[in-house]
Amino acid sequence: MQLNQLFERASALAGHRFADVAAALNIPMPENLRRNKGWVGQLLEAALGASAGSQALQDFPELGVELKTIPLDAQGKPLETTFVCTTPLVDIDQLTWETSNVRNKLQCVLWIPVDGRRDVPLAERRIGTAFLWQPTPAQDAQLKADWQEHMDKIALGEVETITAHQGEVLQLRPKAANSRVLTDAIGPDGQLIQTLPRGFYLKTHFTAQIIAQTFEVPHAPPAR
DNA sequence: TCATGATCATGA
DNA sequence: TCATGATCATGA
Repeated sequence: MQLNQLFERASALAGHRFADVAAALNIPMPENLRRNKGWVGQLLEAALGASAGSQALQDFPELGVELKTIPLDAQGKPLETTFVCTTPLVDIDQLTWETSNVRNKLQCVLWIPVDGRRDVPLAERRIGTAFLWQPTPAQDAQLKADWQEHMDKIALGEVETITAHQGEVLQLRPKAANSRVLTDAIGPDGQLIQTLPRGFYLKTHFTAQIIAQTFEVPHAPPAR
């Protein structure tokens, strides 16, 4: 598949109800997302033929494109942060921003805004207008700075001091089935410790900015 | 009210 | 367990 073909397919989904897309693909539709949090993302993956499955790859490796749904409220603002990838906590000494999973995933993103309003039945919510995004040099620099700061702390054995408040645009938060899940990490004295698995997430003000810059229309000349 | 920390489903 | 797909729900 070519990039323009993928983009055309994604564009053609705009305005369609989740229920109709699911029916066309024979995918069962839950009442709500409470026990199916990833359902909309998986629906769109199926609709567009994403291939990577559960591998740590972009959704369309041959195109270098990552697919991300983003739930919006009635004002068109993101309702949730955007998960990027799990955070490596051991064997990180050779990692750089340039070779990081975060940069790899965010190099080119096919964003698909979706109606995230909880007061609208899932079946009636609609898909929005897809768009392709690549970080501007300024955005790339922000992401890199946050990534470097988080990874420096992790390398120093300070992962457990990191909260979601840290990072201008990229935050670190738990990414696990529940708060008892444990994985290896570097401890304060350089020893191996057990800690909650973490993931990288884009803060909503960052994705809101991406959406604003994408859909902002040139203003009309002043009336006179 | 809203973001943080907690949580849910599934496949390999 | 760890990767994918994320949203829920409560404390601040």
